[in-house]
Amino acid sequence: MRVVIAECSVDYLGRLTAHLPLATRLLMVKADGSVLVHSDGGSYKPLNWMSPPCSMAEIAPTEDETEEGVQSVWLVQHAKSEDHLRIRIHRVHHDSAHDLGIDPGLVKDGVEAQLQALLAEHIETLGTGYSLIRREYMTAIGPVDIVCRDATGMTVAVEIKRRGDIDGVEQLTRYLELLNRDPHLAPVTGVFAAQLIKPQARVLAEDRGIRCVTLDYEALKGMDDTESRLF
Amino acid sequence: MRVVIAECSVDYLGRLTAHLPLATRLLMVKADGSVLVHSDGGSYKPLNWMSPPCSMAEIAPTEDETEEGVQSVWLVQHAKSEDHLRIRIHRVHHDSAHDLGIDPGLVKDGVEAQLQALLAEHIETLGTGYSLIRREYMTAIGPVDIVCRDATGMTVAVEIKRRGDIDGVEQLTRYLELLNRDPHLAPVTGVFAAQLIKPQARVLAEDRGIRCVTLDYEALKGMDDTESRLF
DNA sequence: CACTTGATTTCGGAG
DNA sequence: CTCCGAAGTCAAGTG
Repeated sequence: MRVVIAECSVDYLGRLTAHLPLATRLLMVKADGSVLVHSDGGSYKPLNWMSPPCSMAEIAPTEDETEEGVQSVWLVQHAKSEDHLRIRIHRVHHDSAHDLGIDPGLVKDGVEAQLQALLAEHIETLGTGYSLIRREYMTAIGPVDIVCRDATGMTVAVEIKRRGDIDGVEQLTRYLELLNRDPHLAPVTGVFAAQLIKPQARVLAEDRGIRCVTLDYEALKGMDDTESRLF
Repeated sequence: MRVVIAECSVDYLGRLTAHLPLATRLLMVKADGSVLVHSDGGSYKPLNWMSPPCSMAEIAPTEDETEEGVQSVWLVQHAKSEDHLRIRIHRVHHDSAHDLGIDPGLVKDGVEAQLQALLAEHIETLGTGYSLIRREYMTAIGPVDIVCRDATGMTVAVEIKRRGDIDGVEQLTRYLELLNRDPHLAPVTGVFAAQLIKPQARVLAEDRGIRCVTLDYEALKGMDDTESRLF
């Protein structure tokens, strides 16, 4: 990886046209040729960039550019389209290269898939006497996260989200409508389970007779740990 | 902005739990306290990060951490939540700070402007025999994007949008009403051209006798490139 | 202010 | 391979 701090102006020509006036910025050139232009603020998103696959060439400035004080020009060309980035460098404050090697990558925890696995393992969290029928219960319109049975033997469809929003309720509603057409399953009730349920989603769900359950990821994981420690 | 290249491991605790094993990475500390952890690949998205508002503190490693070879620990705490990032630094390869100043920010050239230029250059996209009269045809209620003539000599007013919505149809309708009052131009027909036309807008437009044309930006640009290569 | 929508979205998984 | 949905999405516009 090459890291450059330089006074530069940037032009992007591709899906849109964008321009960055002359200012001091950080330029990051990654091993795959991709380039990131960062300012000293904002979010994690660069002001401008070129995604791989692409290649970077350092070319001589034109006469006009030289007159404007351009020292060097970086031309970053996308490999599979006409998209390109033209970085005009006026002054370099820092320039260094470093060998970082391949990154082992991020290990994520607590995403929807894990919530589903944990809830499936501890389905009694939804109430005493609940038993799991199936995870990822396939239907014509997609898989229902969890299908289980309550203490009375009634079928329950569970939709799991990290953040419970309106569209999650709509999704569960569609599943319920479909499942209730199946005489073997009907009547099927719904549970909307999420780490955080938005008030609007809760109102909509309860209005449709769907029970809302807030999932405590840490607690579920704790139950998991306790259980595994017993064996 | 501070730029550090270091062997480090990273743990994020917040909306989710994430871990980065020990490896050499670039750490960027921005003026607002936000921190970005980049590897030498991937896209513009960092492996891990903390968004502002947040604060960074360099603390002493615990005894256990020292034994594992941790030289220093960065604790990045989000100001408005419990989210935090813990960066354990094992070895520093590079560490430098730079004053970048406030960035003037990105100037985006609207896609609409480019679509207009491309369509004006390739007005025959609307049909055989079409010829351009004028771009940005001024009227009392604003400029009409494109005014042209079809094969039969009839005047055609074109409204161009990136996303064709109801209000774009309304706008074109107002122009058409005005232009049709001019005996030199009348009768004037309308074309609503957009990269994506919303169904509601299409229904409204066609109900008013306005033709809808979906613009293929890539194709138009391709025509442009082919043509310029011929000269 | 919250809500909605687009993004040079990116990223991952399933078919 | 493409298609589809989630994201610590972010960011801008709108009511």
